Amino acid sequence: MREYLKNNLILQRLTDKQFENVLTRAKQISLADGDVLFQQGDEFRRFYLVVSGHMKLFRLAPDGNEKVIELVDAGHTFAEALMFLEQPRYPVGAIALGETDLISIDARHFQELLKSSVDLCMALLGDMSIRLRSLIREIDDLSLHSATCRVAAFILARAPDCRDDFELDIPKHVIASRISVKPETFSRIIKSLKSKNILEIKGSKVHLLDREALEEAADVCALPVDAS
Amino acid sequence: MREYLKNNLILQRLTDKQFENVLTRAKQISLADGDVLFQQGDEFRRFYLVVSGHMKLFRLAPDGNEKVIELVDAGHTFAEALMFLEQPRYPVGAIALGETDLISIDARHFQELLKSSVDLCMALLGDMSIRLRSLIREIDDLSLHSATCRVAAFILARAPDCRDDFELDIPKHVIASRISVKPETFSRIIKSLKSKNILEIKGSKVHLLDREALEEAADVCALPVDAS
DNA sequence: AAAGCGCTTTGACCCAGGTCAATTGTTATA
DNA sequence: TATAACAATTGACCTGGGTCAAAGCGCTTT
Repeated sequence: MREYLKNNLILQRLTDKQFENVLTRAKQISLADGDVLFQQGDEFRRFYLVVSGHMKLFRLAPDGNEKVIELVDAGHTFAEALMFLEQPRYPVGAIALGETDLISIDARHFQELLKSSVDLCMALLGDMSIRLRSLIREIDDLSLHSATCRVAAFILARAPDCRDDFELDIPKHVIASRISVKPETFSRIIKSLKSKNILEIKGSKVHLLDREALEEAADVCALPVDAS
Repeated sequence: MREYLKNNLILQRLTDKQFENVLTRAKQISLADGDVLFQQGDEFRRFYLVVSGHMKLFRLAPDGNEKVIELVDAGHTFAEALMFLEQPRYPVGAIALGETDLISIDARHFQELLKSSVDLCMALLGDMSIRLRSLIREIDDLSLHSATCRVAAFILARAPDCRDDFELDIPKHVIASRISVKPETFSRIIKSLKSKNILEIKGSKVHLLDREALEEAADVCALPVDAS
């Protein structure tokens, strides 16, 4: 646990003493697939670091529809931005995708620490502004780009740099929701990409046939990198 | 100028000495309607406070389509989140809507100040987490709600608490883009709301006929307040 | 190996909202 | 007061992607 915490970009800014201090109040949590960590609207008291597995953060519409806002992978924290709100409640629900280990950190306690370290504040600020930017990108994506673009971009983002074969370790319907598309549509887009000899997906195995074409499909509507 | 700065929720956390310090490097800027402050992709050096008027922040798709990300009203700052990125460029473009006065603040300089005040950091952190939340809401809106809902919600958000008549001081096509709808569609939605005796819009004058119905139209897909 | 369950895929159909083009305000400049 | 330039509205039409329903395909369980 100690090592995991040390790897996180925010937590590693802590002095040893501060760090030990955090540890005294941190809890380890193990979740099974589908376990609910908290629900949208629950009162906020703790934030979390993903040690292994994935967490799914989502919003629920009254009609029961859900939209995945973020998939949090190992090494990342989530919900810490709520520390600075008046009487915060979680704006999303969180459930585990597969076996997932977390460390939970007491918010109030951590906040005290923050007050004693500008450096730590700056780290957090940096982290939040990155998140802010990626949300802007997301809005941009949703309103300016087609479903096909989003699928292509998502696959590319998950593809390791120089490998054309890899695994999608997340169920397809979750991916679909992540990029705001219905599972049926997702399936159809994949099919159409296959018919163009761009990629193949069997089960969870992805095989890129024409990376360039895929990049183009994502690009058609994406913004120049230097401007985004 | 001094008073305006003092009204801003971030700036008011500064000690008098810090404040004077900021002033020495701040510039006043006056823009006419349509003036460009910066373009998407420009190098970031300063952030801004709106003193009067409105700024439009938008993203551009390669096909020339634009999507308004945010409308910044008087009293609010924008682009300050970029201070914490590595070699930041503006992720959006900014142009003035109508005559607009701004104060521009040197980022590097302000950052030095931040390092000397945890309190100020906390204020910024709070501000950013609010922004973060509102972006999440926005994504939620885009992917879970219909255009009609968004129109209704927008109008309501602009309506003063207990008044049924007020002005839309922003051109309709800008509003349309803000809520990711084409001007034609916006116009049609308004027409349909009028035919249901919910509201009337003449020029820039809005007249609410049935506030409750409008709230319901926005609600159909909106989340319970306490959970958002 | 059969049965059951939850994904994923496929087909048929539909509709909200986009596109295009023409018309009608509305300022603003001369 | 004409006229140009742009904003807003309207109509006709089209299409991306959603919905619904029915298979197909792995899985785990017995």
